[in-house]
This record gives sequence, structure tokens and C-alpha cells, in this order.
Amino acid sequence: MSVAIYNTLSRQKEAFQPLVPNQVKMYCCGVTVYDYCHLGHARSYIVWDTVRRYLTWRGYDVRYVQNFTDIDDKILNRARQENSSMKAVAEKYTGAYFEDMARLNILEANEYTYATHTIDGIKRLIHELEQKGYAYPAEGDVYYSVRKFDGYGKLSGRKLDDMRAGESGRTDAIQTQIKRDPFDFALWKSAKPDEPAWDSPWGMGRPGWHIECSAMVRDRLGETIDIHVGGADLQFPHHENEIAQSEAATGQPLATYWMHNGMVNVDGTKMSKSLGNFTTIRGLLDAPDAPNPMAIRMFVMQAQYRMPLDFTEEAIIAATKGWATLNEGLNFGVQYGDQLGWQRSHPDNLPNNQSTPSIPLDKTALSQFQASMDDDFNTPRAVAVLFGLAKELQRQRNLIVHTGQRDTNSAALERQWQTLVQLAQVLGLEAQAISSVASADQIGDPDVETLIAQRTAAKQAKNYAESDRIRANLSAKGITLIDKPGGVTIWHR
RNA sequence: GGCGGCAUGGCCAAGUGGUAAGGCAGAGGAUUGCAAAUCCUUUACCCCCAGUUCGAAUCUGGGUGCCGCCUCCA
Repeated sequence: MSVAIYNTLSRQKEAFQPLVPNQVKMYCCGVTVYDYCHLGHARSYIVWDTVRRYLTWRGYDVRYVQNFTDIDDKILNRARQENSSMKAVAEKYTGAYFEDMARLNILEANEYTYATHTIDGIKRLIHELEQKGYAYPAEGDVYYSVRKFDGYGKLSGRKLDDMRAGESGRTDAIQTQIKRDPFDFALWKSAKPDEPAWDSPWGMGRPGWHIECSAMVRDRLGETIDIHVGGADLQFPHHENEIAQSEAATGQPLATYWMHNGMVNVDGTKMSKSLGNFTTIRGLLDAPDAPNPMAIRMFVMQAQYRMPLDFTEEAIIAATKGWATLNEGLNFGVQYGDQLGWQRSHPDNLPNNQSTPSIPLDKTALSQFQASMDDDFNTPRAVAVLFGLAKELQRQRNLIVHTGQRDTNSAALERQWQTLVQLAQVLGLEAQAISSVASADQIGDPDVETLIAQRTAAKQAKNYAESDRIRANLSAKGITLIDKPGGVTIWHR
């Protein structure tokens, strides 16, 4: 069995076959660094992180490259607003990007590329396109002539003659006059006074938006890569233009597989900066009642990556509770492994998911998980497998807590737990210590026993206000009391 | 106007021909002084109409509604 990937180019799922066996070259269109990332970005990068982790787990040697667009009109505008420079703004938000992604447990790319570091490659590419007749200079700018490229529109499935130029209402009046065709796009833009600019055969200026990705892919990964990913909103024109640029220059396919993630919606419409309906990642995670970052991953993974995903408070709460269940399962071994006589009561350390687990894993869960993920990364189904394991561990934990017994043998439990831990890692879900009690609030066992005795006395005196007060008090210190028949109270942290 | 996508229980969401995974929420019961946790039970005319088929949420045709893109976008 192989991994099936929905390829935007063919509009169907295809069996994944890398160009070189077992090696995957993957390029992800990154952010334009002019503001903090919002949940739309979070979804996108969580999705691609998961794809990458899964392919790695599946045995592929994945080389993952992501870019930063650090030359752009929006960055310039922001720099003007903040009385800063394009470089300073770009650096600020690039730093913020790394902070946000780390919190979401998104692995770093093998390599990050920057438009500003790729100027030579960009100029070389534009020159080639000019030589081959795909590009023409006009008043200091250079444009790509879309009608020269036969395959134009093949990714987004549209024909030039069917589109309405300017439908989005964002066309530039001056460019419209200069260009030979309304769909021609800028490869190089002449600089206005006091804008950052680079010298070039066409004069001082800066690259257009699309050319950087073509140049960066070529520089870092070569002429043809296996998987090119990005948001669905990049399909047209960005990716279409990348294809036109790269393939016109090299005569080779830019990527075998194109993958696009669905948008995050708010009240049924796309989260976007221009609509002002966005929530930044840090805004959400730093709020007073902030959800756990892993809950954000859960939120993302409980929907198939190509479907739209509605961001609501309710959805985040549901994801938070779901995560709590999974996390309890992930902590099972840490809490009970020693008691059950396990050799290893801590998760196998699986750097980059590549180590072989120390014990055989649960075959059924494993194959269900793999079948789900092989089917175009069906994370909702994969997550259901994790819930199956976590719920069983939860049941056993409850049995142990209440009766000191369990009804499954220790080896089977260890296997289930290790399976859960490993599969969670493949999805980037990282166990977190359950205790949320600050160390200053820690309480020793003898004190707990004393308080329980006091509570039992209060209960016998039918002073329930006092007994509830003691229970609440202990609860605040992370102690859970369980009243059992016969007036016996047991407890656990 | 063009292209593409989606419509499954209270909410979210799998499922592409054999009669509906999972999460969240709710209800009833066991247990409890009340809880918590757990256990048991329980909540689906799969947008509408027509067709194909022994059989359709799943295929075909036609509707309806919603969303995305048509040079800012993850």
C-alpha cells in the first residue's frame, strides 16, 4: 500500500511516487512577514507539518523547504506606518513566526529561504525567461507574458478567456496600461524613490511576488520537486504563475504533486486580514482563557485538510476537551507504568519520529491509523484511532484508581500506551504534564490524609458545608477525592 | 459571467454501492449527602426531486443553499 495524495493538478487522488525512491522534496509557500500569523496560517502550517511528519514516519527521507517573503508592498506599507524599514519589519515578524510555530509544535523546516537572499537566482530566472521570449520589459518593470505559456491555467483549471480581469477589484491602474495582457504579471518592479531596491539589468527595482518561489525552489531543491504545498488561496494566481515561470524556463514540471489546504472560516467566510475577522495565534494563546496549543492542533486535525474549517469558540472548547482525554491517555504510562511493572514508563524518545519503538505496537490500531493517513492524510479518522486507545487507557486508569485492579494484562496496556504515544507524535501531539498546580500549592501526603480524616468526620456529623469546603480546597491543590461505598475515601493527584 | 468546492444527528466531523466511525454536548439509569470519575442505555427520514441498481449518504440528471478563486491572501 502506498500513500494516496489528492493532487490539485489532476483533481484526484494519486498513488504517491517520489522522483527518487524514498526521498521527498517538499516546498511550502510561507508567509509574507508584515504582521503576526493568524489561525489561517496556523492551520496551513499544522497541516503541512503533519504531512511531513507522516511521510517521515512512513520511512521517507523528507527534505522540507519553506520560504519567507520579505520583499513586498505590504511590508513597505507597514514599515511606513511604523516609521521603520522593510528589513526591520520583516525581521520582527519572521521572529514572531518562529515563536508562534514553536508553540504549536510545528517542526522547523530543513531549510528556510528568503526572497532577499535569492536576488541573484531571481534575476537569472527573469533573464532566462526574457531570452526565451516569455518576459518583456516595460518602463522599468518586467512582465511575464501569460499567453506565451501553453499550460497557463492548468493548475487552477481555468482558461484565460473565461476569466474576468480585475474581478477581484485589485488591479493596478498603471500596470494595466503597461501590460500587454491584463493577466500578465510583474517579474520585476522598478523602485520608487526611497524604496529598497536592487540593481538589475532592468534598472533599480525589486522582484515581483511570484518569481521568488520559482527561484527559491530551483536553488534549493532543483528543477522538479515532489510536493508543492500551500493555501488554497494561493492556487491562483500564485502557484499558477510559479508553474508558468519555472516550467517555461526549465521545460520540466515544477512539482509532481500540488496540495492545497482549505481555509479557516469565521461565520462562514474566510478569515482574512482585509476583512478584519482574524484572530492571531498569539492573541488566542495569550488570552486569559487561552486554549492549549495542542487543542489548536486537535481543532485543525479533526477536519480533513482540504475542507473549510469554521473557527468558533465552541469548536475550540470541544477540541480542548478532546485533547484533555488524549493527554490523559498519553500520561497513563508516566502515572502508572512503574506500578504496572513496565520496563519503560516514559515515552520512547522518537526524534523526528524515526526511531523504532522498543516494543511491538498494537497492530490493529497501527494499521487503522496508517490506512487513514495513507488516504490523503485523513486526520479525522486517524484521530479517532487515538481516541480508541486513549479511552481504553482511561477506562483502565479508572479501574486502577477505584479498585486497584485492571482487567487487561500489563503487557497489552503497555503496548497500547506506546502505540498511542507514537501515533500522537506522528500527528505532532505532544503529551503535557497533567498537574497544573503550582509548586507553591503542593501538598504532602500526610497533610492530605489529615484533611481527609477531617472531612470524613465532618461528613459523619452531616456538616456537608465543611466537607465540601475541604474537598474544594484539596481539589485546588490537584487532589481528587473519590468517595467509595462504606464511607471509604480514596484519593489521587 | 467563468472555474472549483461543499451540503451527514444539538454542534463539529468520517464514511464513494450493501443499510451510518469518532469528538463535543444532551437525556435516562447505576453509584453519591451533593459531587467527581466510571459503567450501562439512549439521541440520524444522510438538503430536495427524479433516475440507475436486488440494494445509494455513496452513481447519474435536475434543483436549492452556502463557500472559495478570477492578479492582497495560508
